[in-house]
Amino acid sequence: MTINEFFLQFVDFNEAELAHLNALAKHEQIKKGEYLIKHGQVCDKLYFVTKGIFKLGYTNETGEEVVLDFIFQNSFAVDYVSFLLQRPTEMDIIAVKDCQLLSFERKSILMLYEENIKFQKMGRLISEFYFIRFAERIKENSLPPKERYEKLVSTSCELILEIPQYLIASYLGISPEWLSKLRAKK
Amino acid sequence: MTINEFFLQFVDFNEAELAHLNALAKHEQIKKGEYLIKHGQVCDKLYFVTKGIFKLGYTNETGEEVVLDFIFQNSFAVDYVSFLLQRPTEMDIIAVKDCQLLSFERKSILMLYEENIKFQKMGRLISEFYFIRFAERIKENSLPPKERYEKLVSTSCELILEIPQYLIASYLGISPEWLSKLRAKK
DNA sequence: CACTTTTATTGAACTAATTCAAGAAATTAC
DNA sequence: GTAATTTCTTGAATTAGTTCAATAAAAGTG
Repeated sequence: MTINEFFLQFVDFNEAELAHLNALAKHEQIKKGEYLIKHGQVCDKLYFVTKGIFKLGYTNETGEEVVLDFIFQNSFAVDYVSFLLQRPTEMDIIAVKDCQLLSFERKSILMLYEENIKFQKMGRLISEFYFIRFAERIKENSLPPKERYEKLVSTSCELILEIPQYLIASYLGISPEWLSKLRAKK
Repeated sequence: MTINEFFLQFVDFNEAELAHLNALAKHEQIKKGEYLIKHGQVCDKLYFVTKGIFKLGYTNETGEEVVLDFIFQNSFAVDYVSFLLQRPTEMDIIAVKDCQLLSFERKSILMLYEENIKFQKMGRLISEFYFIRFAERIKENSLPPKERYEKLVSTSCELILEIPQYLIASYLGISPEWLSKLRAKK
């Protein structure tokens, strides 16, 4: 999927509008293990992941990493709360594999919103997209770990298979050893 | 808190605008145990709870009730995903105590948005408010049950004390017996 | 390719949490 | 105010999940 195809899912942009969007995008690369976002910083860019996987999470008081989400290619990498409210994020976003990105400055996006109501609509639809995703996540969290695991594997992009099991265990809120045993029982 | 005070937290409305909002509100009452929203229906009203508590959740395949959220007075009762996208909700919203509400028709709200940019702004801010709440919820879900319980009690309105423990246990994803034992250890 | 490092599995001992059953406490109904 | 119902607690037996340690497997490096 190209980024244009991605945008066209939301709004019926014409070629000039797509060109305008593309002109704002800056290509970036980032290697496995590097930080895209570090807690404490304010998100002033919206990233579109064209290749790779990120993990979003935090480090708790006892020093262990808690993974809250995986971000696959063809979706946005951002702490949207921090981006919207321009307050420091509590999250880290770290590359799980080598990644390629398009970055959009927040200011450019805000200007787009003023310029053309179709961009405004895109912004709203992206917000709603995230909103729905969060609502689903809250529901999924109520399921037992085994079911959550099966749902995760069946509904995610195939790249899920390239994520180390111990990160998936963290996402599920169980120990890597237990995930290994759950997978064996089958 | 009155509903006007509530709205003024978000946008600096003048008296005429507040009067306009108030004119759209319809008073409703609902008794303990009754449904405000039933799964399968499309949310076409936004409710503001002026008194009481609701639970939001669903019934799983094994027939047990899963509570995903409590809705206290001075906040909105709605499945916002269903309301936004006009698709059937999977959730039930049920009164935990006798409740009083103000209801706003979705169509009236959409008309307000067109009429005056301040209402539009209110809509955006309410969405963002929910968004932030969901993001916090996802983070809280990653904490162990005991901490989640303590956080729930310390950050909720005092009405939390009037909710039966077995519903709180469901919200926390643990059995009522175990919650009872956790509370005893202290 | 051999070496190092990272990731995954397995088992044993332990802790967290559930289920079931019984009784106590609190609410509701008449 | 007493009976009926709902909610809460406690304990014993069981299951789910953790921790730690050891080993195996896989992936990255020169």
